[in-house]
Amino acid sequence: MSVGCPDTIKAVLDQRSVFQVCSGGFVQSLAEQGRVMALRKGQVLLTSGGEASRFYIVLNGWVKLYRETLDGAQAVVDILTAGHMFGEVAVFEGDIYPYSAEAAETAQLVSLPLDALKAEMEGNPRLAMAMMRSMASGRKRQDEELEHRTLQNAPQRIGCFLLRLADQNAEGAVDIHLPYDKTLVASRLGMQPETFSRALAKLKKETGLRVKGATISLDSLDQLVRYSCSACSNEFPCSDLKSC
Amino acid sequence: MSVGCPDTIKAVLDQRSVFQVCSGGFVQSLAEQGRVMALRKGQVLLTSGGEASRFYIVLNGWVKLYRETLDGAQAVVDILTAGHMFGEVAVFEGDIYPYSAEAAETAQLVSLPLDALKAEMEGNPRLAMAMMRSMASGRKRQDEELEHRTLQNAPQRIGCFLLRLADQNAEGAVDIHLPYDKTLVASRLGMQPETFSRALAKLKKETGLRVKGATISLDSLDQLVRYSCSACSNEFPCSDLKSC
DNA sequence: CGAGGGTTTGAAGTGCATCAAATAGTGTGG
DNA sequence: CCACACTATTTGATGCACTTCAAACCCTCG
Repeated sequence: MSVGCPDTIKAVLDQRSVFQVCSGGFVQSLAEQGRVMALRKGQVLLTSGGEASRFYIVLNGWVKLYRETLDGAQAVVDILTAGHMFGEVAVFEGDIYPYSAEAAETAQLVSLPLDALKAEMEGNPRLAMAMMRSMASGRKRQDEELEHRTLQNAPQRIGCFLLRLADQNAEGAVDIHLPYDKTLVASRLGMQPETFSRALAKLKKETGLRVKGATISLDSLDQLVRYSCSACSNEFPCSDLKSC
Repeated sequence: MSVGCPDTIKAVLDQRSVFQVCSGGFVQSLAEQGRVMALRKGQVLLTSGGEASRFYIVLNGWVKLYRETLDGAQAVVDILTAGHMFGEVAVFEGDIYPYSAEAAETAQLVSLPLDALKAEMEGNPRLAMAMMRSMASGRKRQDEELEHRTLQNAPQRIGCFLLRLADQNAEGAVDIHLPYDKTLVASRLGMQPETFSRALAKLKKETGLRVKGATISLDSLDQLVRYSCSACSNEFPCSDLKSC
């Protein structure tokens, strides 16, 4: 289960925009150093402050990035699903991971060597620029997150989260599927599960959306936009959540 | 007032770690394209979403980076003092500034052309790597900020902020000077001025620190560490605030 | 069917925001 | 050097949002 087929791994790499600017040869050789691995739910993959030698791309399942205090309280940095990459920033942090990561649900990952990435970046300005674009958009996302925590209340944060999951150009009725369970969404949004539940109920009342398990239906995005976007600095058709 | 002496500007650039990896020739030519400018208190320099052509380094005074909703509520991203650089991330965001900036107090800045920076980055991997290190540490700082907002209460956030201003290796009594006025510190920490005042009063009671205007005196850092660092994922001697 | 996790609901408490007003501090012109 | 104006800061009173603890409910899966 620990060695994957290089062709499959290469296909995964080819989907990431940072590797689209690289030569096929480099991507191929990186893929050959890739390993597919499986994690059980709750399994810790890496620890904040730990030595870094590899970075990862999620194949399936959910991976939670978080930071944890001595007494066990944790702040969720992000929750990743298929296609997302993490751990690569350690290259710029003295090969130390700046966060911890664990499988929030059974997951499969590809692990790849950091030194190969670093060497290529040092020699390939196009990759370097692509990495910077990726980091800058991650940084911007964090700025937005901080803004949301400051300016939006719980129901608005949920509304904003839903809008970013939806096809924002859709006219008329829309269905939105939560990408992971409600407890995790709550932690991703920095609130307690109870608060999430109550806040979603409030959204239901205010905007007329309907909730059925992990599926949320809406007659149109307008109501949600009116409710959530007034407390956000972005114009409505805003960056979606998948683009990182 | 708008054209500065290139030698002075070069000296400013030489202090920034990202330019220390560049050739003297590049820094010199960048400095020659620099302009010194003065801002009155409250003057808006750049706007989130606006076209970007230049980036900036603060010479003196205070500059507030923030994001603002339609109804005027603002979330402070950062507050910058002498030596800090901003606006350069626009290079990776399609030449659009991701935040607004205004002078929180009369300030002088150097402005520099983004395209020169971009061209050099594309040709100079060492600069590219240095920029990435700088961005990564900025990103990490944001992660920490988000963690603090999630896990620390108001007095703890203040305590943490003070510790990062202090010389963390100091034994015995320490004096800490607030880098800008209390209202701004409050906004930087995501709280109201009233909350800041009350929280500081609570810190006084809990840790025995003394406040006199903008100066805070402490018999030793221990008490403050005990009070604040328990709710943070960093070990105590933690990254300081000046290093960005 | 029954166990266990996810989710909802209820009741009570806490922390921060808000509004209002007093006080301290700073710079100004007389 | 003082009085005034203006701003920064503190203090008080109240309300709301979110958390916490507890218990019920629901759903899935063995």
